[in-house]
Amino acid sequence: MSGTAGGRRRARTELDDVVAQRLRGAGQRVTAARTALVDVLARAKRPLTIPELQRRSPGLATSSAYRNLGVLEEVGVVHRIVTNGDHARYELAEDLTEHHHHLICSVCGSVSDFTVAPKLERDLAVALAQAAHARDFRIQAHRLDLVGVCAGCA
Amino acid sequence: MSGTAGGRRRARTELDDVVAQRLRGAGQRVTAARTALVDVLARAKRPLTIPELQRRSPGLATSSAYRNLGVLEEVGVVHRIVTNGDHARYELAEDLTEHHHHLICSVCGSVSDFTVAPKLERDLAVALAQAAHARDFRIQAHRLDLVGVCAGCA
DNA sequence: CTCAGTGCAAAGGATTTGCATGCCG
DNA sequence: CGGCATGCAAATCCTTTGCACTGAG
Repeated sequence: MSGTAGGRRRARTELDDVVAQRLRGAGQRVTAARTALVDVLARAKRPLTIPELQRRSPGLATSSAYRNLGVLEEVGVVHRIVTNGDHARYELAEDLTEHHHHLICSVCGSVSDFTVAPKLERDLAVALAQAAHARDFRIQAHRLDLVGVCAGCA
Repeated sequence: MSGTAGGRRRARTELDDVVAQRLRGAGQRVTAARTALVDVLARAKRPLTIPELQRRSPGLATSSAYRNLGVLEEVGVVHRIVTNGDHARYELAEDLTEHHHHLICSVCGSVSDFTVAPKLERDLAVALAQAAHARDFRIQAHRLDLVGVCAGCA
């Protein structure tokens, strides 16, 4: 899964470039609203809800936010996370950032990112691949989240 | 098909006993509907949605289903899982069954259970504890899910 | 120029809540 | 018996959709 140079996040312009490429590749247009959403997500170091995204994207209608995030998800640029029955949260797709996991606060619902050692991640991948294979399940992704109480809510 | 992984589940009567204990301990009543819900969940080897639960619980009103599952969750008897924006799914709390993980089909939305080797599970717990500690995060539980396409949808 | 994207408002659908009645304790 | 659980129906809340208009290509 390399393909991108190890570890770091892409520069903003390069990111917009890749996003534009994926949008056009799927027959979708590159609009200001979409680029803005991607940039806001790239700037945030945590998944954001639609209200949060709107607060950081001046004059973006709710329906457009949902529609654009839907398109961006379809072309593999963003990923949608549903923790509770509340607002869903959005983050950039993993191949645009780096493989990471989530710390989910059960009190305030906030989500922050963290990573684990590469070796453990590899062992995990192997074990998961075996479990999946034994059940004729084709893996698309794995998700490892931690549920608990964040520092702010303790 | 979805083999119940490994070990065994508590006897039905013992389960009802523990559940009754937790309900009373929280000042909640033990009713037929609640016991029925728990028994249905214990019988199923995968998380069920409210409609599925109702189909297996004669004459249970939707609102009562939601309310009771809410209570059962508060008391630590059941656990709620939200995969999409669709119906949430419910399963017995982990300490009433055994630690396991989920195979989530991105096509039909079904969920089935699986487990990984104890050693890997331990290594994982250690790594997660470290990551959490570094961020002043108090762990309540961890969740390891696999997203992909199930045998039926391939 | 043309068709997709956008905003506004109304529709959808899962979950929640108010109220009158029945049952647990 | 008293209070909580239950059913039914109405209310909520997040998300989706219809429609007329603006802008990307």
